[in-house]
Amino acid sequence: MSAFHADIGFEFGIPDIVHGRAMSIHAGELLGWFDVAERDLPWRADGVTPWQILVSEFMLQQTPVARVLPIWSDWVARWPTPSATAAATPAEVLRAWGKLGYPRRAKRLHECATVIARDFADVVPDDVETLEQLPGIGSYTARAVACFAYRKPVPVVDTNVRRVVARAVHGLADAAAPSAKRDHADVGALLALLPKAAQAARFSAALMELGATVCTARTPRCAACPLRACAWRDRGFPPGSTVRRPAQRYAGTDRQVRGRLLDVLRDNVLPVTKAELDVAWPVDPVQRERALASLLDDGLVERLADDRFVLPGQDRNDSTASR
DNA sequence: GAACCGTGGCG
DNA sequence: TCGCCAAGGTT
Repeated sequence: MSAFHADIGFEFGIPDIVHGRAMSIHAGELLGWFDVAERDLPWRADGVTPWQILVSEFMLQQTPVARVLPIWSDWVARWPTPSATAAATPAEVLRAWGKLGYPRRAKRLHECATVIARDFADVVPDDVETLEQLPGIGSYTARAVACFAYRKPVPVVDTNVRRVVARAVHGLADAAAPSAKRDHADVGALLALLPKAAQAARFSAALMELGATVCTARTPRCAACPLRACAWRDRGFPPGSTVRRPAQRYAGTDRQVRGRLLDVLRDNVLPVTKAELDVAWPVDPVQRERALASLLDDGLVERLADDRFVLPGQDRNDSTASR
């Protein structure tokens, strides 16, 4: 722990009913570690706006930091504000998103920009309640924006926080499956014990960072952990349940087919024919049609009057022929 | 609560 | 190799 934080006496604790003790996470230890171990991520730099932080949170949903870095930098340079984003077409947004995954996130980000530009004078709201009403923003993202963009002392519960609390506080290898009910309880417990000072927001960031870089899911680096107290270690690192949920396959799923179809549309500036889409998934026409129908339904693809296909809002004129 | 929604890297 | 996992949200 650094000298700067040595006098911080507050602790973050959650009553452990099962084991009849109240383990806690020492804020001073955690913050002292964060002072030296914090990653130098571009969306944490001075001068980054709340909107740009919001963009990073959209991109980081279910997506590793390393893959977000280059996309985010190009994105915020091109569209630095909500109104600039809203002025782009969905097609442009989907191309910039590229293969970051879950293209619905890109579409929701565009919708979110539109609402903020139109209804909030181009200013990202700073309170959780309002943020949660925006497209693509749920409990986590709302709290992350309030905390990281506006330094509000609100708990942020993500997969990292769930895992750190499960281990250090409850002595379990893994967190229970995410649930709105449990998360609400966690938020309540966190809020009651969150540091009240300006350090509160930083504490939330540090807790997430610990889960992301030290208390990781697969091979935790316990030797590098700053926490002196850990219920999981005290119990001898008991393994998690061997009964895992069914593996989330990808190969052969509708999601893969959707990905292939969107790939074709992203790569073609001109409208594509049905035949050009068909070759992207030739083996199973039934699945291909189902995937295409769902993309149309999601507003991620548009069918033109001549039965060719484009990304939504894409210029449908053949630029090679003024004819 | 469960299912669904992309993609790629790592152990 | 291949299952697991990554700063979730919506239906």
